Amino acid sequence: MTVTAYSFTGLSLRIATEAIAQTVTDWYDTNARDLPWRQPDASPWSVLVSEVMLQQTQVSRVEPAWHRWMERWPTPAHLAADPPGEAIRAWDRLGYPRRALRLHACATAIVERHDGEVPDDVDALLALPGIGMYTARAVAAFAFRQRHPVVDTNVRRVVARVVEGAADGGAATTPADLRAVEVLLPDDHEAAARASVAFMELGAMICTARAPRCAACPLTTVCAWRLAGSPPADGPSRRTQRYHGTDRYVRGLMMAVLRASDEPVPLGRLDEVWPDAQQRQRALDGLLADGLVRRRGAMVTLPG
DNA sequence: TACTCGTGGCG
DNA sequence: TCGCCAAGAGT
Repeated sequence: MTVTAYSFTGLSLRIATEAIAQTVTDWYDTNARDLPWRQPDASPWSVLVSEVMLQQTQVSRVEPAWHRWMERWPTPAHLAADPPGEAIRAWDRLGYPRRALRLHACATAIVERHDGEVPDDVDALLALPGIGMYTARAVAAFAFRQRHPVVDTNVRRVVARVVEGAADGGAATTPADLRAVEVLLPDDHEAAARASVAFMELGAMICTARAPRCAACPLTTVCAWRLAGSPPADGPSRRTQRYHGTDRYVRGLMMAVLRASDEPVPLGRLDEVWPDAQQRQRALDGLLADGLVRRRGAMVTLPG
């Protein structure tokens, strides 16, 4: 049975899509990873922190950092009471340290606007620093058990393959992606929240980008991409991202120096990280503009 | 829209 | 080995 085979009426399409969500949820119930932010007693704040850390960073690297973070800053008020530089330092090597700065600003905004409680509606979440279309819905669904399409790269890929028969999700088109996922969600809010995390888990563990484990997939007999013979992606391959030697790389070197020091660092220390003076200047200017670094005369520090 | 923004795991 | 990719957000 395929979705398309049932799509000659709206009613039967509805039945087929609900079967997909139920199948994936059943799979999730026995195959999901035991991640701490998925525990029933995980606080909304701890869920929010996990979602920000997981933006472009793998679970294996996030988990230890998340434990340390939650022990030190169990509520938004705890984080807001410390300087943003401490958040950047604790972020360690998770990457994209602007996320740490925004998470600190997010905690401050939660204290100021929401009396220290993580808001439970998508619009209020969207208004917080560092919380975008994905994270707002993820927090609403996973922390507050609401029914929202939660569309990350995993879900986009699963839907592209199972429903559309494509190898990948192609370019992100947020409104269309939200609609495509919305029709797959059960009406019940708790069931929808479970289906949302189940779709993500399937994309992360089975329906992966490079070597999908279709033999272990609960949707293998239904998947449009599989039934079409798993054709390769047709669009242009995405531009390859290099890293070593880029401005981003030099920024990373400078941030590592600052994280390692409890005291202001002489500018000369940053000159030692990379030979190209022009590139160093660009990197430092960028860090200053982002607010990740403060300059006081010939010294630089993390923001106090 | 397309680009920038870290760091590391993995096939 | 090395290029792809990773629970995106902001501009």
